[in-house]
Amino acid sequence: MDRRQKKTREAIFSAFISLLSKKHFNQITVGEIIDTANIGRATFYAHFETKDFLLKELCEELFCHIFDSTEEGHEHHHHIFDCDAPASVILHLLQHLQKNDNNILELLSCENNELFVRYFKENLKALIKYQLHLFEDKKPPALPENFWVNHICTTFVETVRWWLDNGKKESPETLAEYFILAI
Amino acid sequence: MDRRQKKTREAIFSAFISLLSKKHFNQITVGEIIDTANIGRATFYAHFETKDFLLKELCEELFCHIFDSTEEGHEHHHHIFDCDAPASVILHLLQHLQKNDNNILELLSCENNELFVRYFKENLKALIKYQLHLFEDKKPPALPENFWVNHICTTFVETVRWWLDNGKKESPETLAEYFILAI
DNA sequence: TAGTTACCGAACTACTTGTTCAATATAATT
DNA sequence: AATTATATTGAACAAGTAGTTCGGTAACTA
Repeated sequence: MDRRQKKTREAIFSAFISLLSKKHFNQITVGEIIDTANIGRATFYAHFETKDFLLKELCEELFCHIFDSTEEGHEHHHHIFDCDAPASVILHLLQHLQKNDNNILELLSCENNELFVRYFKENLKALIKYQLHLFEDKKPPALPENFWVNHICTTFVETVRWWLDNGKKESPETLAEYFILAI
Repeated sequence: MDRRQKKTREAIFSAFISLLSKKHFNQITVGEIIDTANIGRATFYAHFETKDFLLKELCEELFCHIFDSTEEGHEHHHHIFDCDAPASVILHLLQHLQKNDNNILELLSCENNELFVRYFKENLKALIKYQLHLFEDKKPPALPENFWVNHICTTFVETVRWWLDNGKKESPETLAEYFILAI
């Protein structure tokens, strides 16, 4: 990709993330993004059809990054954790979130768009399905599998939200424990 | 309240609900609400400051209705249920939701505003806190209470969402059972 | 160096929001 | 029934935003 394109694209993402951490998605105008990113109006529209597409592509990039590195990290770090414990994957994910690359945490907070949470859940669901055997011993037999997968994902996301809303006081280890106790 | 005001207010709510069931909150314009409700532009703004306030008041009205009647219903119908079982209150709530007054279910679906879900959760949280003793035997002692309350609320809301997304096939009784098994 | 591609920014159309106001219709009061 | 108060109406308005167009400039590529 052309260096100019990459530069512009990153400037837009960066401006957008910065604005998202300050105000709600709906209240952000294209004009603000343009000013913050220091680019021309036509340039923005050359990159993204609308503000919604910008959000969509941002989500894809961020989640691709965090979930890819979770997969990968799991391969590399599995000597630290017990691979048969559900806490392993979860803890890894929480540690990633704590690093808070690209302010992903702010984006997940309830002040921001539910679209973001939806993307997160979709990615998480794929991961959980893949690792479902780790949670098997916790599953009440009467529950349908897709209910169960949905419940695990949802509980994870809401655990993170609770953590954020309460000032991120707990360590990833404590949080992972809460999560495991809850499901 | 003046008969004309009431009529207008209800026409607006009705139009708004109808539109919400078709498209996302953000994509609904005041103009559409006006046209659907068959009222004058100035009239709309005489009733609601903005579209956001309209949503807020709609939420308040709907949830006030459903949660009040849950409290009340619980008093009247407690001869049917075992009052010490968590399923009692939950089942009652689910039965109310199934009646789907005012299309409350569509409004809770993920296509629609997260603000709506937030309102729902707030009301639910108050109810759960009040009935917390019903869930005491399920609570892992290590979990903080506010985490626990949040988890119960969230699980309820997401159970309903799962039900909606999967075509509302299960009876309220089955769903209540899933809920109890999950938490 | 020549040719391609991206960026710029001003100007423009179209749409939405929220306000104002004078005319009209409906409800409440006596 | 007549009077007074209040709600509704719809058109017109200003302000803001979205998304497009286009001629000119800067940066990359072969």
